Amino acid sequence: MEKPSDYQTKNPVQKRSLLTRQKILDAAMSHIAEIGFEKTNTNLIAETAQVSIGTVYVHFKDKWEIFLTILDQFSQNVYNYLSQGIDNVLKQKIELPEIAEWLITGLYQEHKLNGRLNLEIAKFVLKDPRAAELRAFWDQKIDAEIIRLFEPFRQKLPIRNMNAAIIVTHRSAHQVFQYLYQHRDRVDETAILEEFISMIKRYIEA
Amino acid sequence: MEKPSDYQTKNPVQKRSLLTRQKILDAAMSHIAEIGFEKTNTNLIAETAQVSIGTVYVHFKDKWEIFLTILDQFSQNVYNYLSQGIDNVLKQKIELPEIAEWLITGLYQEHKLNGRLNLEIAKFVLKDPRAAELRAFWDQKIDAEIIRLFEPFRQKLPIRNMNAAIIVTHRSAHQVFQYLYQHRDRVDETAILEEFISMIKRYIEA
Amino acid sequence: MEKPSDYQTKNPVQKRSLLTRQKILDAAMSHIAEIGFEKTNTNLIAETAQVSIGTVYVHFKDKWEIFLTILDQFSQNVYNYLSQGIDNVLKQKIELPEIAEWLITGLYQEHKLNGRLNLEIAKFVLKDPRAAELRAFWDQKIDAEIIRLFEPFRQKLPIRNMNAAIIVTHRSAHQVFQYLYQHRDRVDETAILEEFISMIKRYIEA
Amino acid sequence: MEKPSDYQTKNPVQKRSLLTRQKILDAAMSHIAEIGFEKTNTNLIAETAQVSIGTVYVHFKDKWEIFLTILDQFSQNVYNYLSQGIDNVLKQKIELPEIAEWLITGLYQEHKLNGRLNLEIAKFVLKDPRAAELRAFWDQKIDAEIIRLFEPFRQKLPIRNMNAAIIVTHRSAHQVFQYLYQHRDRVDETAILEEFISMIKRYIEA
DNA sequence: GATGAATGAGTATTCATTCAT
DNA sequence: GATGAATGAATACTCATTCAT
Repeated sequence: MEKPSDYQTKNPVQKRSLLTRQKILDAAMSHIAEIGFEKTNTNLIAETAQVSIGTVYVHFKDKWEIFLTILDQFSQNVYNYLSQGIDNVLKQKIELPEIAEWLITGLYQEHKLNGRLNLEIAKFVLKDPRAAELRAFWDQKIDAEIIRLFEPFRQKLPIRNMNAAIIVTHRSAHQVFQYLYQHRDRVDETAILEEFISMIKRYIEA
Repeated sequence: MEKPSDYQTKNPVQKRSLLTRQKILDAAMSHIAEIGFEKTNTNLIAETAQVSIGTVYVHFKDKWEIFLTILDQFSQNVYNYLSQGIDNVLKQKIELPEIAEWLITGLYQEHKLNGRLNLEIAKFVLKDPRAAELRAFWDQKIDAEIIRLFEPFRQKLPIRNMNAAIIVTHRSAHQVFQYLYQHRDRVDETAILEEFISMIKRYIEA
Repeated sequence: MEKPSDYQTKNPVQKRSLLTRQKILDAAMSHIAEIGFEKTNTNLIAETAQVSIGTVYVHFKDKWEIFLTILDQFSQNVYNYLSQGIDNVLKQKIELPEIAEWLITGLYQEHKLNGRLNLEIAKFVLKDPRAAELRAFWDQKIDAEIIRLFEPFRQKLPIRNMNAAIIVTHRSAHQVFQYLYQHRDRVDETAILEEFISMIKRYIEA
Repeated sequence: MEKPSDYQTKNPVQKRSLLTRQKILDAAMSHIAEIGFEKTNTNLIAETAQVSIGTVYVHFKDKWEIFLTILDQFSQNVYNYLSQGIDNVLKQKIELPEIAEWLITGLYQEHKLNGRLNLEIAKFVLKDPRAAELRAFWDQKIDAEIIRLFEPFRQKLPIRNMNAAIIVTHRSAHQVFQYLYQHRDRVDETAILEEFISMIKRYIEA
C-alpha cells in the first residue's frame, strides 16, 4: 500500500516558508484540540498563526489539506514512538503476555496524551475519504509493526489469520481508548482497561 | 439511567399529524442513508416529504430533533430485535460458545442491514452531545440485555467485572462491524468476523 | 375627530363569544406586559388563552387588531379614570397650582401602574399608523378633559393658545413619565418629577 | 459615563476598506430614512451599497452594529453642531431668554433636517438596549453642553436641581419635535413651537 | 511569497395566516 | 363558532476561497 499523497515534504524550498507552514499547522492543531476541527475555520487559523488568510492558501490547497497534514504528522509521530518502543522491547527478552500488556498500556498512554485530538481525528476520518485513506495507510504501517513485535512468538500464538487478528484487536483498542476518553469522568478507567487487557491476553495465550 | 428526553410521543391529536410526522422522518432517514446526515438539510427533507418547510418545524423543534428522533427509533428497533432474540435463545438450551457466536452474528446481520445509516449515526453521535447521551442510554439497555443472556452461565464465566467486560466487547463489536462496512470491498469479511468471534469465545471460556 | 374604528363592541352576539374574545385579549395583554409586544406572537397568545390559533382569527382580523383593541381598552380606562377624577376635582374648590400638581401626580401614578405596558404601547404607536391614529383620538379626548379641568381658570391663565399648550404639556408629561420608567433604577424619581411640576406651575401662573 | 463601545474606528488597514464601510453605512442610512429601519434588511443594504452580503459582515458583526454605528455617527454630528453653536453664543453677550429661544430653535432646525431618521432612531432606541445605552451616552454629553451654555446665568436661574431640569426640558423638547414631525401636515407648527418656547422661558426666568 | 478585502452560494429558522374538518 | 395542521415568503448570518495589490 502506498501513501496516498505526501502531506509533509511539499515545498522544502526556503526555511522561512517552512516556518510559516508550520506556524499554520500549529495554530490549526491547537484549535482542533481546543474547540474541535468543525469549529476551526480558516480565518481563525490564519489569525492565530499571525499570517493572512491569503498566506494560508499559498501553503495549502484547501482547508482539508491542512487537516490531512496534521493527521499525517500526528500519525507519523505515533508510528515512530511505537516503532522505537518495539525496537527496545525486542532487544529485551520479554515474554508473550507481558508484551501484550506493554503494547496496550503504551498505546493507551500515547492516546491519553492527545485525547481530544484523537477524538477529533476520529470524526475527521469518518467525514473525509482522503483522511480515511491516510488513516488506513498509517494503521497498516502500525499493524505491520505489531506483527513484527509478535513475530518471535508466531508459532506459539493460537491464531490462524494474523492479519485479521491484528485488525480486530487494533480497531477494538482504538474504540476502547476512545470510550475511556469520552466517558473519562464517569467510568472506572482501570477496570475497563484491565478487562480489555485480560481479553487480549486470553486471546493470544495457547 | 433515565432516557434523556422522549423523542417519540408528541401530541398526536390528529391522525394526519402523525402521518406527516412519519413522512418527514422517513424522508430524513432515506437522505441520511443516501448522502449522509451532513448534507441532509431541512429544505431537502421538506421537499422529499412533500411538505412545506414550515410543517417540518411544526413537528420538530429543530433539525437535530429530527435526527435524534431517528436515532431513537432506530435504537429502539435494534433493542427490540435483540430483546426478542434473547427471549427465544433463553428458552432453548444453547450452550456458552454458541450463544456468543449467535449474538455476534445476529448483531452483525442487523448492522449490515443498515450499514450506511449506522455509519452516519456514528458520526452524529461524535458530533452532538445529546445524540451521545441518547446512544449511551440505549447502549446501556442493550448491555443489560446481554447480561441477561449470559446470566445463566454467570458462574462459569472467568470474568471478574461483568460490566466492564460488556462495555469492552460491545464497543469492540461496534468498531469491528463499522470497519467491515467501511472496507467492505477490500477485506475478507468472513475471516475478520471469525477472528473476532474466536477472540470473544476464548475470552469467555473457562 | 371621529374614532378611527371601533375595536370594542364588535360582535356583541353571544356571551360565550365575548368571553373567548376577552380571554384572548387578556392573554395578549399579559404577554405584552411581560415580554413586549414584539415577541408576543399569535401562537403564544392562543396557547395562553387556551384556544386554538384558528379561534383567534375568528375573533380578530389580524394580529394588529388584537393589539389595537388592547390599546383602545387601555386608553378608554385611562380616560374614564381621568374623567371621573376631574368631575370630583371640579366639585371641590381647588386652586390653580394645586390642580396642576394633582393632575400630573395622578397621571404619573396611573402611568406607573402599567409601566411596561405603557412603554410597549409607545413602541406600538411608533410602528403602526392605525395605532398612531387611535392614540391620537384618545389623546385628543384626554386633552379635551384637561381643558375642561382648567376652564374655570381660563381668564387667569397667561396662555394664548390653549390647544398648543395642552399638546406641549401632555406630550412632555408622557415623555418624562416614560423616561422615569425606563431609568427607574438609576435616577432620582422625586427630583425629576418635582422639577417637571415646578416647570408646569411656573408656566400656568400669572 | 463611558461610551458603551466604539462603533467607529475598526482596523482601517486599507483605504478601500474604509470606503466600503462608509458605502454600507450610507446605503443603510438612506434606506432607514426611506422605509424605516425595520424593513431595512441586510440583503437590501448590500445591494444598494453594491457590495456582496459577505462584505457587509466583514465590516460589521451583525445588522445591529450597522444601526448602532449610524446612531453613533449621527449623534456625534448633532453634538458637534451644538457644541460649536454654543461656543459662538458664549462669545457674544446674549441674554437669558434669547439663549433659550436660540437653543430650542436651533435644535428644532437640526431635528427637522432629518425628521424621518430621528423618528426611526427613536424606535430603534426603544427596541434595542445597546442603542438606548448609546443614546443615553450622547444625551448626557449634550446635557453637559447645555449646562455649559447656561453656566454664566447659574445664579439668576430659579432652578434648584439643574440636572433634573435639563433632563425634563431636553426630553420634553425631543417629544415635542417628534410630535411636530409626525403631525407635520395637520398641526400649527409655529404655534406649538412658540408655546413650548414660552413655557421654557417662563421656567427659567426669575 | 504575502496580504486581506471581497465574494456569494448555502442554510436554519420564524410566524402571521389559511382552510379543510 | 372552534380546531390545529399546514403553509412559505422572508431573513440573518457563515465561511471556504479568490485575486488584485
